[in-house]
Amino acid sequence: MPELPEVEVTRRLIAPSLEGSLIDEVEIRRERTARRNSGSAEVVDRLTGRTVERLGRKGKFIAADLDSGELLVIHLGMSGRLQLADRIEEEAPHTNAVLRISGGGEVRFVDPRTFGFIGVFEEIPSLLGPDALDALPDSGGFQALLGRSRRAIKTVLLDQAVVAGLGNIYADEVLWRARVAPHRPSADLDSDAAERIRSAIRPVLEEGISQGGTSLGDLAYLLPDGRAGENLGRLAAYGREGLPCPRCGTPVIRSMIGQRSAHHCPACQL
DNA sequence: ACCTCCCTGGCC
DNA sequence: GGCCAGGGAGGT
Repeated sequence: MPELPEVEVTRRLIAPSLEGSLIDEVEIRRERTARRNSGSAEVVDRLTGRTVERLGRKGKFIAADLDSGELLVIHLGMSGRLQLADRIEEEAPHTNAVLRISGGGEVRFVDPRTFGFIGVFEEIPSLLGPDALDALPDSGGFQALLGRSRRAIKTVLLDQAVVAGLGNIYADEVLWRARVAPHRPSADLDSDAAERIRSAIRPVLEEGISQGGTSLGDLAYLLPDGRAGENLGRLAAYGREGLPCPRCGTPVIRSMIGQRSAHHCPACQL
């Protein structure tokens, strides 16, 4: 499921086609895809004829500056992906929106579970903390963030208003690398544990990016050119229930934290 | 700060 | 045929 690494890989791969390009036609095939605006007509209206200036990202949101001064915002939800294609190529099922670019190419928004959206806004329509990759606070600032909450540390890492970009896979991986158990209350962590978490975030995300993101088996996240990301084999904890911890060999266990699955090593994550 | 909901394909 | 996956918003 698209988290920061998958969104960043997607952004990098579609940027050459979109930056500086004119969006000359927009089709929203599924009304739900435009739900964050008043509807598809508004999105089509505010997007058609606009030029994309810079294609950025904050957390899991792709945000493109338009020549109108507005922002094109794309969120992949849990099953969304962007696909670069020629107009003659056959469309994948669940192609919920298409942005046609002057010159003949198009960006397709494929999203089977429809948790993603495309919209045009003044600002990103969500409260986001600092980006986990680009703007992680220093040690003191990070400790202060964690000290403010008594929720489980995993829940805090998933809270986009605290740090933007981590989802269920990479939160588990960060905590595994930091040797911290996911259910521990955030505010109970000592400064050493907080710093291990902080310093695990960047390498875990960068590893994911360098592998092209994590494609799972089912409704796979795929790169814009159709390839699968190869980070799955690098995961130490997520999805590895019953398999040996790569660090100590103890079987990884799966539990539920805040209605979400969590995977960790009961022996070396404390 | 917690719980429920949205939605669909894949799997048991 | 029913359950599960899960990002984020809304309600309590």
